[in-house]
Amino acid sequence: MELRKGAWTKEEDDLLRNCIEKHGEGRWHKIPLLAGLKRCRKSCRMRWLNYLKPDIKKGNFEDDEVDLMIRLRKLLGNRWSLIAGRLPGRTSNDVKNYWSARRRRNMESNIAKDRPQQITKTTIVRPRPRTFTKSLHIPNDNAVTSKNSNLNTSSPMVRVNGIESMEDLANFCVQDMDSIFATSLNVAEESFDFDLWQFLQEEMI
DNA sequence: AACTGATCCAACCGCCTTAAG
DNA sequence: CCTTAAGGCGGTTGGATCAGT
Repeated sequence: MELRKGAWTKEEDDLLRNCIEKHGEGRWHKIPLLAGLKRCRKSCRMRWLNYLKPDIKKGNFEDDEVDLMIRLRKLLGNRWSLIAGRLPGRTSNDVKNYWSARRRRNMESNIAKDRPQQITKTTIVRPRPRTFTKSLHIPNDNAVTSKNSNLNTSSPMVRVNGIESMEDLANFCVQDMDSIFATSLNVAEESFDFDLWQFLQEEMI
């Protein structure tokens, strides 16, 4: 059977929505058949998760969402789905698109200002350091912030009271992000991330 | 009004992980 | 173990829309 590609029609959306309401989310390999759609399972899943799902939040990112996104991105790297999981109603595609757009804009503005690597230090009010448990150990190899760190396999784990995985850490950080940034994670400060803080500050003025 | 470049974002693609047989 | 199918993810693309001239 020839699979359809490209933009989804309203009819296709309705078929998919009805099918998922009837049969539930998941089992994506069966959805095209059940819904009568000439789409592949991935396309159906993507359409549902990024567009049709009822709790999806549309519109511009609010300041606090951007703030949290920046912090989580710094912590987790390009783990868009994890980051999106901490932003209610936002999808990984939203987060990824937002980040790409901002990064592009930021890089271009730097080029335009003829200061490729030169960063003007700006006073930024960061979360205040607080006392952190002595058992905190974060490896010094940047594994936590590395783009390529694989959370499910052999990456060194962060050990903080009861935190066994990066997922736990991400949850923890939302509650106590201050502490994390006050300790070791800022050792890998990158100029790129610094620019984003600058961007955020400018945005809020 | 027409054109053009910039931006947005939905969608595709390829790869990785996991589970089942 | 190995293979295969399915789910999931991140990177990228390209069409639609917007903004500026």
